[in-house]
Amino acid sequence: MKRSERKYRSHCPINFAQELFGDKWSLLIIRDLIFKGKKYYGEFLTSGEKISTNILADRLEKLEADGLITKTIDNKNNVKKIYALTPKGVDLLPMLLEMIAWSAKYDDKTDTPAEFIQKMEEDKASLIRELIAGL
Amino acid sequence: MKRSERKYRSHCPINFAQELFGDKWSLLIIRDLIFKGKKYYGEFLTSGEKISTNILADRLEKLEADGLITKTIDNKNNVKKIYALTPKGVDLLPMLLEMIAWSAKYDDKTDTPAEFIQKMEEDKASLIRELIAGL
DNA sequence: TAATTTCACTTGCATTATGCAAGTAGAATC
DNA sequence: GATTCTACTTGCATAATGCAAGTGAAATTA
Repeated sequence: MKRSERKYRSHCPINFAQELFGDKWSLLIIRDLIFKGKKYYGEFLTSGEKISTNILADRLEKLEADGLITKTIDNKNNVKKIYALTPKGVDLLPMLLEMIAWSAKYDDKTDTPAEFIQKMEEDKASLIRELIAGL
Repeated sequence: MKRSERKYRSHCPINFAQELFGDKWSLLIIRDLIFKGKKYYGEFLTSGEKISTNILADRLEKLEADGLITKTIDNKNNVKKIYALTPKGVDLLPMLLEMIAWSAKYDDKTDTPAEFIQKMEEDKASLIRELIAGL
């Protein structure tokens, strides 16, 4: 589906976001790209939540069609493809940080280290800059 | 399902959030509660995205089970139920604002008024305070 | 007081999405 | 020439969603 043809249920901003990544997998792929430095198809398959291969292929295609990620050929190995975030994808970082803060607060078994939350509270802007620099 | 019995695919904070409201409808209900002052079952049915009755009933139950909303009887009319956000639900506001800002930036047909984004950029904290005061 | 309306769901059934296991195609390596 | 690696695709079972209609209890109207 071409972007220009995409139809939305509404242009409410919450709905717009949910239509692009409001499923159980898309944001986990974004997470792997931003926070875990993953970039290959095979790497996304190894994440703890165990996405299945057909769903991964489908989501990568949708994320690319919606302009959140790009797919290019790896120079070092013509058989491998590199997935990377576009600026539109990177711009999800502030939202993701708030999501992380919320989950860390309400999930008593959260994986989020306390230092990360502390850093966010102390200076969110520089944390975002650091994370972007790491991409 | 009791909260204590709930099993998560992982305790990654992004995944935790997605398991609680990572579907096409849950956040729209939260939106209606926070931004549109809705509180009755019938009101949620009138939203532009046209949620169906069985899905609405299911999501209200799940959101209540996960501690994001409460369900009480309306004093003025014993036949009506009032749905309201818990503090845990209200705490989603910062994340929702970032989501709104992102969608407003990338959806050229966004419903979000420019003044809202401007207000957010100028003083996010007081915007959040105002919105909470309005609940 | 009997019938109608209001409200909050529930049910049945068709369609769509997801999950799992296995298979494939092309390039690189052995 | 055969095996391996990588990125998928396919088939099929199960689960989630969408749509229309129905239900039951309380309140309102006739």
